[in-house]
Parts: sequence; structure tokens; C-alpha cells
Amino acid sequence: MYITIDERDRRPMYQQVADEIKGLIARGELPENSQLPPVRQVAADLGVNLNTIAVAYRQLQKEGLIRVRHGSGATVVSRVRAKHDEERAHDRLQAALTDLVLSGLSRAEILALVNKALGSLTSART
Amino acid sequence: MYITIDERDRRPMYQQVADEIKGLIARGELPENSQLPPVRQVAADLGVNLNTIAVAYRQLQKEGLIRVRHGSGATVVSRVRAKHDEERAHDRLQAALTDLVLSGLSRAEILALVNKALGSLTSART
DNA sequence: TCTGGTGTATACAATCAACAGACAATTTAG
DNA sequence: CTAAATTGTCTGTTGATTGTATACACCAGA
Repeated sequence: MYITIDERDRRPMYQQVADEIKGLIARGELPENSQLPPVRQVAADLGVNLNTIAVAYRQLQKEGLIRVRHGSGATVVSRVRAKHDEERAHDRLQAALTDLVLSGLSRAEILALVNKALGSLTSART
Repeated sequence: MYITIDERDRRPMYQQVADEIKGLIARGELPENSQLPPVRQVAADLGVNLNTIAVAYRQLQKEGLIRVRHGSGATVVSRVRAKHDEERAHDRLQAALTDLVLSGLSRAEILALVNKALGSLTSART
């Protein structure tokens, strides 16, 4: 499972990890019922503490995407999350689009970005 | 200048304020050379400390969108920001879109959201 | 049962977010 | 020109968050 973290990113590390795993799940690279790597392995790959990854896993569990079992590992449960955070996601979308507009990108350029991102996110859906 | 903050939003207050003002600038509701309200006024409207707003203003200044002068107020400088943060904005976009997909929204529904947001952001451009 | 692998809990230091209050620069009233 | 009002800035404090280190607890297989 290939993920990275970016020092300059203002999101906390555990959040970046959680977001990247969400992407893997959405893209189907981590199918339902598949096992996630152990927290220690991901931590070692990224050079961070295992608890940092554990926090990310717990967040994903809280959102209903994976199931974490003490002793056994973590497993992908579902590709659909509880809807209660949809408004938050909408706000984040708005902020991201605003930033891109302020960066000088045209509407067409932004739509191209969105389509590209959505393509990999939704092409492999069941 | 009408902005709000949301307790349940995980972004810090100053970030929410900065993001909302960015939206106002992008939409042209705060044109170039216009004055922003004093930090104390915004703080009073939102019921937060003036320093919280000051931090938001400083961030906007750092991004080159406004100019803050001690004694005088803050002024909108430009509707185009330094491009060095475009990658960050791209990451934010990716995360937001992923969340929406995982919330079960279809590609068409998401595209509708994006188009709506982009409409208000780019319709009033020079 | 024992052992290796797995997540969890606790404790700690560093950083961040928000606040309160004093300070400094600028503008404006007189 | 000066004083007061207006405006942003700085310093310190508090509590929450972030990331780490270390010890603990659960699970599966030999």
C-alpha cells in the first residue's frame, strides 16, 4: 500500500494518512474485506510512530469504512460512509475550489482537474 | 461583510474566517482596493477574540490577497494569489472529492455541486 | 500453552488555537 | 499641533491537539 505524507501540508500526519487510505478505498485499490497493513508497517514505511497510524485507523473505523480488531488487523468494511459529514465535505470542496480560482486557474482548467480526479475515483466502482 | 463560523467544522476558526474571506474576494464581493472591516468588528460579529481575526488577516496577507497596515485597516490587494500553494489546493480538492464519493454521491451529483460552486466563483470576474 | 504478530493505553513533550490585556501606529477631531 | 479615537500588533496564558516512547492486551497458529 503506497502512501506518502507531506511535511508542508498543514493537515496533521494522521489526517493525511486517513485521507490517502480513503482514496485507496474509493478507487477500489483496497476492496471490501481486504486487509490493511499493520500499523507498525505503515509507520515504519513513513518513518513515524505507530500511534500516529493507529489514530488514522481509528478515524476510518469511526467513519464506518474499516473495522479494526485488537490482535487481528484492520479490514475494509464498506465503500460507503455514514452521510453525516457530507456538509463538512461540501465546505472543504468550496474552500479548495476557491483556492484554485484564486491561484488563477480558469474554470475549464479546474473542471479538467475535477474530472480527472473523479475519473480515478469512480471508474472502478461496482 | 457577512461570514459565519461552524463549531462542528474541524478547521480552526481563523482558517474558516480566512477561507470565507477568500470566497468573498474570489466572487468579487470584496473588490480590489476595498477595505476590510476592522478586526474588532468582525470579532464582535462572530463572538470571538480579535486576535483570531488578526491571524486570519495575516494569513491572507501572506498569500498576497490583502494588505494589512498598522493603524489603517486591511485592504484587498489582488484577486490572484501566489501560485506556490496550488499543490496544497489540489490535495484539498482531492480529499474533498473523495469524501463526497465515499458519502455515496454519484459523479453527476458531485459535478453539479462543483459547477454550482464555480458558477458563483467565476461569474463576476473581470 | 507459548510465541510472534497485532492493536491499545498511558505518559510525556512540543506545538497550536483561542483568549485577555497591554502596546504601537495611524487617522481624525479640535 | 495635539489629543483622542481607531486600528493592528505583541506578549503571556490556558487548554486542546499532535506526535512520540514505552508498556500493555488481544488474537491466531505451532
